[in-house]
Amino acid sequence: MEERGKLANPRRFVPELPVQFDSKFSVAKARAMQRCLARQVIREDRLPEKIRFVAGVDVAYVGEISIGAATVLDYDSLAPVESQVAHVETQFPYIPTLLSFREISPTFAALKKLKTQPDVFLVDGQGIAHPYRLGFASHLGLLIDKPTVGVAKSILCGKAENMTDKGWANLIDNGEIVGAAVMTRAGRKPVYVSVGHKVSLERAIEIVKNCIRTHRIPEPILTAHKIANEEKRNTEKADR
DNA sequence: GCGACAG
DNA sequence: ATCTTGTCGC
Repeated sequence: MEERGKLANPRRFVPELPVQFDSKFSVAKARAMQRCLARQVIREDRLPEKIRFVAGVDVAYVGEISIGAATVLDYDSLAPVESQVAHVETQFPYIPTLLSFREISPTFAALKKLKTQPDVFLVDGQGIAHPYRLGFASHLGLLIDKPTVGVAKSILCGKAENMTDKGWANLIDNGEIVGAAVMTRAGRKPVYVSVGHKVSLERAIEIVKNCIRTHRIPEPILTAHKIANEEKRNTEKADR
């Protein structure tokens, strides 16, 4: 039987922090929660025309600890503005399609520490380019009620069409455009961009391109990744 | 039943 | 994601 514990009420309209991966956990309820939350995702622009601050988030792991990192950059100059990290006990394993349940808690903890209010958040992972249309970026967007963009290094579901001269191609899943493969650096593997929440795919692509500096990965996520790993090293050092 | 499968 | 050194290429 798959009906144990209370994961989340599928009719509830407010997204919750992830459940514990213990005896109360049920994949069936996690799925129900994803389907319900997916309906609340807004795939249109609900962000200022002029973006001032863009954030990047990432998570690193040290033993049983998850380290969430959040960085804020100036949108035009990509200059660093602020960074925060947070330690949280890892309470969920990595399960394909359920990534958000593992990373949303440490990420949220780091975001709560920010003094700056970002206009949009770039997330390492899929937005709606997910089998249930609720990747980590979308789940996080609903939780914080802010515009989020999913930027993944590889595909979870769907197939990318042929790259056009515009530097990007639609990512199709079940006949639906769920995202785009974007060539952020010539000759390199594309990045997979998808709507997280409160942003259109077109604007999401524009934002990701604006944030490219020297790497294939947009600067906010790259910076968050460095901050998370820096904190990871410090934690390992202090841990012995 | 057999793969595929974000980080 | 994480475990890990040097090494090939622009």
